[in-house]
This record gives sequence, C-alpha cells and structure tokens, in this order.
Amino acid sequence: MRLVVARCQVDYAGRLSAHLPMATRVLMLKADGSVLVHSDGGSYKPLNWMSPPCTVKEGTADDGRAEWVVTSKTDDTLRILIEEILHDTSHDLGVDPGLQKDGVEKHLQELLADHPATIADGLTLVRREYPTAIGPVDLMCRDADGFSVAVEIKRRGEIDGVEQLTRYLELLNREPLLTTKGPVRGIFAAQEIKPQARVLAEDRGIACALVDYDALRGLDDPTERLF
Amino acid sequence: MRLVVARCQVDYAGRLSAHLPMATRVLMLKADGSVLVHSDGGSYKPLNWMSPPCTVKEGTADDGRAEWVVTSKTDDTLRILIEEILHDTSHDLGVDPGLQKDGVEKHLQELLADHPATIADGLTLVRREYPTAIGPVDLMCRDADGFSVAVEIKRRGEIDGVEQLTRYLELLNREPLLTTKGPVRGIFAAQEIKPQARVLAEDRGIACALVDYDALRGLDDPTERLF
DNA sequence: GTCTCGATCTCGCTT
DNA sequence: AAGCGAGGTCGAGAC
Repeated sequence: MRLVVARCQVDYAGRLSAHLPMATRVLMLKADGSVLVHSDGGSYKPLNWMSPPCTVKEGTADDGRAEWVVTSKTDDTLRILIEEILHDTSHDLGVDPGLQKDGVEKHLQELLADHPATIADGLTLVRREYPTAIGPVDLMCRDADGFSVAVEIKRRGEIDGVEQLTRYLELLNREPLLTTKGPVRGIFAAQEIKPQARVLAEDRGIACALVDYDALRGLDDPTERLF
Repeated sequence: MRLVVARCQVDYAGRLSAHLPMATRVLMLKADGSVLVHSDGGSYKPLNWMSPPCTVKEGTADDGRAEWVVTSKTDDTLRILIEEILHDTSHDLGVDPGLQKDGVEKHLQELLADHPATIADGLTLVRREYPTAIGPVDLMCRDADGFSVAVEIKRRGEIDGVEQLTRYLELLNREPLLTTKGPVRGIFAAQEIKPQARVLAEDRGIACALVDYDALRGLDDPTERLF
C-alpha cells in the first residue's frame, strides 16, 4: 500500500469518460495495482479509481511532468498527471482477515422463518426459499384457515418488492396444490415500508407487515449472537 | 485529511453489525469527520467506514489501548481499537473542483432523442421526458403508422426497467390523445439487455432495441465532445 | 425536506 | 464464468 498526496489532474476513459481538474488529492495505490483518487470529502467512494486487475506505469508527459498511467485488461485507462508530490510513503499491511457481517436481509429472513406468527397471527412456515420459475419466494406459509401465504421480505419495502411479490403470486396461483382453499395471499414484510409501495400493495390486494428487527432478535437465544 | 496506518480492530454497529479482527490497515480521516478503513485489496469500497455527518472521539479503552469512537446522528457507531500506530500524517487538500462525466444514460437519451429512427425505422420524436403521474417516460415517439410509442432507455437493460416501462404503458393507455390509432407501443432500448428482461418484455408485448453508443456518437458532430 | 433512479456501482451467491 | 439480487448502497435531480 502506497499513500501519495499530490497536486494532480486525472482523466479516466473506459465505460465512460471522466475528468478531474488539477488539485491536491490523496492517491491510494494498493498492492494489487488498483488506484483510488480521494478528496477531502464525499463519502467512501473515490472521485476516480481503477479496479483490479490493473497495472500502473510511471512515465513522463510531453512537458516533462510525471504521468502515471493505469490500465486494466479491458482497455480502461486512468491517466494521472502529477504537478507536485507532497507526500509519498509505502506500507506493508499483510493480508486482511476480512469482514464479518450480521443483520442483513438474510438474517431477517431466518428470524421470520423461526417466528412466522410475528408477521400475522396464526401463520406457520411451510418452507423458506420456495421455488418458482422466476425465482424463490422468501417464505411460503399457511394461515389458520389453511390458505397459502407467500411472504416477501425486505429491509426497506419499496415499489420493486411489491412488483416482485406480484409476479410470484401470479405464478403461485397457477399451482393447484397451493390454491385448494382459495387464492394464495401475499404479505409484504419489511422494517420500513415506503408510502408508494404501500399504496401499490393495497391496490394489488397484498397485505403489509412492519417487522421489528430488535424485538425479533430478542426472541432468539442471545447466546447465538455472532460475536 | 489525516492518513493513519495502524494495527487495529474495528466494530461497526448500526443498520447491521460488522467486525474486523485485529490487523494492519489504513485509516483515512476526512475533514468532515468521516472515516474510511482500507485494506490492501478489494476495490474502492472500504472494509468499513462512517459516512458524514459524524464525529470522531479519541479515547482510551479499559485496558489502556487507544480507542477511536466515530458516531453519526443516527446512532451508528464505529469503534476502532488501536494496538499500534505505524504512520500518522495530516494534509491540507483544499476544496476539490469536482468530477466531470460523459457517457452516462443521460447522454444516451440525448443521442437517441436526436436519432429516434435508430431505435426503430420510421420513429419520430414527440418529446423527451414525457410526464406521467408516476414519473416521466424517457422518450415519447410516433411510428410511421401514427401509433404512439413509449421508449424506456437504460444503459443495462434489466427486469426493473421492463417493470418501469410496463407501469408507464398502463397509464399512457388511459390517455385518449395517445391511443387514437390504437394502444401505445413500448420499446425497451438499452446497450445491453439481460435475458430475463428480454423474456419479460416479450411476455408484455414490449419490443427490445439494442443501442450502439459508439455508432450514435459517430452520427453527432465530433466537435461537440466534452474534452 | 422527501422521493426516485442511475452507477466505471460493489459484493456475494447461484447456476 | 455469467447472471441476478442486495446494499450501512452513494449521489444527483425533481418535486
């Protein structure tokens, strides 16, 4: 890992063209050849970058200034024209052990699979990831009256999720095994449901269920937590 | 901008929980208080981070080791436990003039608006960003037979885009002015169309059109290019 | 402010 | 390897 602070101008040509005027920035050169150009703001996304695999060639422009050219296999190029280097250090970081995550949609699905009644009273699980021709339904359940219930789970419930569940319901309602009692019901379960998504769901006869993630976690054995 | 290389352990708690075991990493502390934790690999995304607005508090853990705690307004916290600092420098970067881009979907739309016949023979433009209740249609056109044609443009055509166009068509077909000759036709135009999107489009009676961006650029005056 | 949609998205998993 | 869905998405533009 090499860290460089320099006055530089950056031009990218690849899937699009992008240009950064001359200014002082941080250049992060990673061991795999990738380069990140960061400024003192924005969020974690660099102003410009080149993803690995790629190679850096340090050369000289026509006017004698230093120019680094980063090229990828796919002919993308990042040209860094350097006017002045203010800082330049290299560091051996070793291999990173990597990130452990907990709490994304998959986990939400696991928790709801264990406690389906929190979605709607009397709901019992038939199976998770119930397969259809266009992809698996998150939870297939049955309600107290014996109706089949397809549950789509999202962290944030938006219009796309309702569309997805609608497509599933269309297919599921063609399966005689699921519709013995009547049409398959749909429930859209999310930690947060956007107004437009709620309107669309109601329009399609789909129920909405707000999920309380913290309460669900509380139902589980606390010793099962990751760290 | 402060650059720190340190042996550290990082824990994030917010919308999810994430943990990084002790290892040597680069910590980038930006002027707005945001923090990025980078390793010597991956692409531009940090292993862990805190987005602004947030504040860093440098303190000491129970065992005497340094601990930096980064907190956001929304109660997200990033704890960095530091075992050893290998490098620590600060730099004044000033304000960045920012990035200029060229070649994104907007340009594709501009080019296709100028040359609608490249989407389908005989197509003429009625207007760009034709408004509907749920958002604007990219291009509203008319074909040689006088039928209205709604065009949705994507760089990469996926299933969401077909859904979007379907919703538009549903609304447009309620407008008598557009349906004098018959129902509004839909065309899904993209540089690349995923198989599932193509199948869904066909199922909905929506035509697909592959767009050749470079050929379109060639139709335009080359002196108009940005850089 | 909120909401919507694109992205050199990135990342991870499945086929 | 390619496709597809999710993201602590981020970011820009519209309303």
